[in-house]
Amino acid sequence: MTPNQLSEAIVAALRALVAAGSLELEVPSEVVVERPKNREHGDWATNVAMQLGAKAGLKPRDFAELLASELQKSAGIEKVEIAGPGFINLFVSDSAAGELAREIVTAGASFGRGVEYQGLKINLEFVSANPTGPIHLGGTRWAAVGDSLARVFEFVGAEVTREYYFNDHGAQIDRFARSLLAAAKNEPAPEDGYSGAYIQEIAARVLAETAEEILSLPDDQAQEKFRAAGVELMFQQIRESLHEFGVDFDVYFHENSLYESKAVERSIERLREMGHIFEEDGAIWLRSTAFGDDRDRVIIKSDGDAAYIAGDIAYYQDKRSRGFDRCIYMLGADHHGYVPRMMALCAAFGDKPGENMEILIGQMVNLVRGGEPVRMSKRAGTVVTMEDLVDVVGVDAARYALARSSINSSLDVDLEQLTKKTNDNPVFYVQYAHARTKQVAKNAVSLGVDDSEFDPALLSHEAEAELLANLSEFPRVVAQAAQFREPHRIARYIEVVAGSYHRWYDNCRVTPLGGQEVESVHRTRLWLNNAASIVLGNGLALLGVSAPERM
RNA sequence: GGCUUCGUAGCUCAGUGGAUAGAGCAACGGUUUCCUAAACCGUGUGUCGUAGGUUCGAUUCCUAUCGAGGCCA
Repeated sequence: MTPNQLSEAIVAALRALVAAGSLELEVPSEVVVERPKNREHGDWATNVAMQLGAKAGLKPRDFAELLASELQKSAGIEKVEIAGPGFINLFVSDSAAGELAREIVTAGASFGRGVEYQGLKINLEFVSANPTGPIHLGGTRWAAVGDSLARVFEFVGAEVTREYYFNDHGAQIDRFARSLLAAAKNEPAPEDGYSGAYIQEIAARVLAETAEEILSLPDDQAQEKFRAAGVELMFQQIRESLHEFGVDFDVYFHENSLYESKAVERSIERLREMGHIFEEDGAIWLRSTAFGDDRDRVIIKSDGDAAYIAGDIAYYQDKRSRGFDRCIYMLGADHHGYVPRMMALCAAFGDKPGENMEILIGQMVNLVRGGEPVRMSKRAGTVVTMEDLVDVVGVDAARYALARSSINSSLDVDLEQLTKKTNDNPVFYVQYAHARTKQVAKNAVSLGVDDSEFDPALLSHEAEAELLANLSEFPRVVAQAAQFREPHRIARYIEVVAGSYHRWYDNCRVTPLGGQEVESVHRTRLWLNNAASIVLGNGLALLGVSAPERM
């Protein structure tokens, strides 16, 4: 019995009451079924009587009485109680609750899958860090969260393209190229340029891997060589880091290609036809105020250079032309101010902001040392890259730590703490629970406990009821994680499952004690053990974290 | 000044229009002849930043305000 099934049973009971004429009501398609905090309040509880009582012209408790007597007839519901202002507390029979273990094992890796986003084509753009340096902690957070979100979307039926936008056009790239040139010539970095060991390395590699004597060229030509080769090397390094982090993008999109293909001109032309472009002071503008922006935006400056938004316009149009229903952008809080103009350009194309284009803003990652915030600065050598983090804590712990908090909160990362007390990390708690399920199953086989028998009524221990109830929530948690774009819900959920599994393990043996015979209860428990294994494994997979067989 | 995120236990953070608000860490104590002790059990702390409002019911929604971070001017 899952909460969804109970919700269906309640809806069916309401329909029956309406059909019988004892209730006048528009029956909703689903109702809230929750696990009460206090177990005396039943295995599950619903607040429908308080939600719908007034609509049906009844006092909540009277409504509850009526519904309760109808629910008594449902199979699997053992007892119905009415409490407080009109809560309906449901008690489920052990066999109906235990049946879930078989459902989960049968579904296997598919357990928890949904169809909510069936047929939806989603373009999920995340990280998109400039190729002027390695990926920092902030970008690493988006890599972990974004990839997990993509997995969640896929799990509920969506077709997801993971996309990375390389800003390889514009002033920042010019500064990067000048910095490489300066490094190659052993000159100090330009005032507004980039420094750091990676600049030296890349400059050295460009020199080593290029046949020509770049440094004997005039500066502007040499700088162009460094730009082309340096950006390419930076691309490679970023892709490699991401790959080692377990994140592989389907599309690495180069901003520069939008200019080379004249896509920028074409999209401006398109907007001009739609009447949203004007010229003033020698510049080309988008009339974004017509779509809720607080001022109009320059697309092409009076000197002929494109403003940053020019690429965004062409890029969005490109994504839509590739057939994506939803283009989701994950941006850092420092880009918050761009949201209105992005939404305006979406609307200018005649699309629906918030639907065809959706922007998720995530808060920053702070570096903390010994409880004190450390400002990340290249000069002070306190920049932490994705590679640094992985070196210190490993991919699993890094991804888990970054993906288990809401992106609405800024996140403090304390490297010393992560180094020193690796066991504090909840990822080990969850992984350990998973490894335990595997070892228990292995031992069961060698001791003659098999899955030839399944009698759900035997799963009657308190710890089994708790574990089953938690397992039953997985599909709903996945659906919510997708709906709210919050993959951290998966992490918090599997921590709860791991806890209830550990408690169950302590109380209920799958293999009999030495000398005792294998009984039905042992075989049945093997099903529950394997069900827990599946839910933990599926949850970890959605986070992109490995589910070890042993630890 | 405008926009925005956050404010919950000593620390790091979950959560929710419902019944007695949670977890991990940290502190103290306990559990192992037998499936993984990276586990389990027990002990305690909260004006859910503050003030109003909506509601049968608000920590959750709305408004104002204070504080912290971010972007913009």
